Amino acid sequence: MNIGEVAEACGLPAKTIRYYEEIGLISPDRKANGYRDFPEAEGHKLRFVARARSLGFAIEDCRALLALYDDPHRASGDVREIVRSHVRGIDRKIAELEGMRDTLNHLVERCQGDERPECPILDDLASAPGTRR
Amino acid sequence: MNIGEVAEACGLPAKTIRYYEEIGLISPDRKANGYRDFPEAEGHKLRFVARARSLGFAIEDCRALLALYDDPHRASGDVREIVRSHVRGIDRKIAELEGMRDTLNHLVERCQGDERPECPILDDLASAPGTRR
DNA sequence: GGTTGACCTTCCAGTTACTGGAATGCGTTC
DNA sequence: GAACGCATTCCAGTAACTGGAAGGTCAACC
Repeated sequence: MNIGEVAEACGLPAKTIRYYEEIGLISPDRKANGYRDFPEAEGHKLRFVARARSLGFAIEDCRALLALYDDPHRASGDVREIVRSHVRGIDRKIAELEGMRDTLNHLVERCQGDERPECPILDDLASAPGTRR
Repeated sequence: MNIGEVAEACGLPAKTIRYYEEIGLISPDRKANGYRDFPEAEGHKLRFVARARSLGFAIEDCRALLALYDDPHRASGDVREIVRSHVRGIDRKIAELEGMRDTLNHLVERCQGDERPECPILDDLASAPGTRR
């Protein structure tokens, strides 16, 4: 399989696949003409990584998950721990974003948003910490 | 004020403040010995930026907000629109993260997480799109 | 006057995960 | 043999810093 076909099959841009090879995530064969040649197994790995990335895993997590995927003696507990730790990170991020959103919505509510320069949003941004309501 | 003092005052690392100068967000004076010298106004700007960054605004948003802050003829509607657009971005991100989290939690629930290799999480990652439950 | 230590300077490189673009080569078809 | 699509490599850029090296400045102490 050429890179274009495998890209189509796994939904990743060819550029990304080349990048994954560069960082050692996959290792396709090479044809005589220098083109990459993807056997079934590499296509599967790419789909695996694409799915993991879409669930927010970092590349290094993907590497670890791929290694476990390839290891018939793995312990499923190791997989679950990686996932749980990732979920904790996601939860932290959500909480952080919700905090921002709530603060911002509160400020937006108090701003007239017209042609006049008076603006509680700017006042808040300019205010010293500890003086905010 | 030296960079160390202003860093202490606004809660940003000195490195970050130098970076902000490099990208033209602030322009402190210079003393005869080459040290940066921060007047009141620059200290305020730094606090403003620090606060805006902590609310998730991108540097370019900060630049736009600073310009509005400095403009006595601004329309508060312009400020509000920047903020609203930012909130929409945050909402999108939260929704995306919640989708990931829900999928991952569902997978974690089904994984025994013991010494055995069988793992529904890896099975899902390896499965073709459209074949997932 | 010399030395220490804290603080300052610039510059270069690395981070994450790609993405865009240039220059060039291969494969098939008309 | 020219055109066209796909492939290759390499270089640079993105966002917002962060770490580190090499060196200058300042105030205090002996």
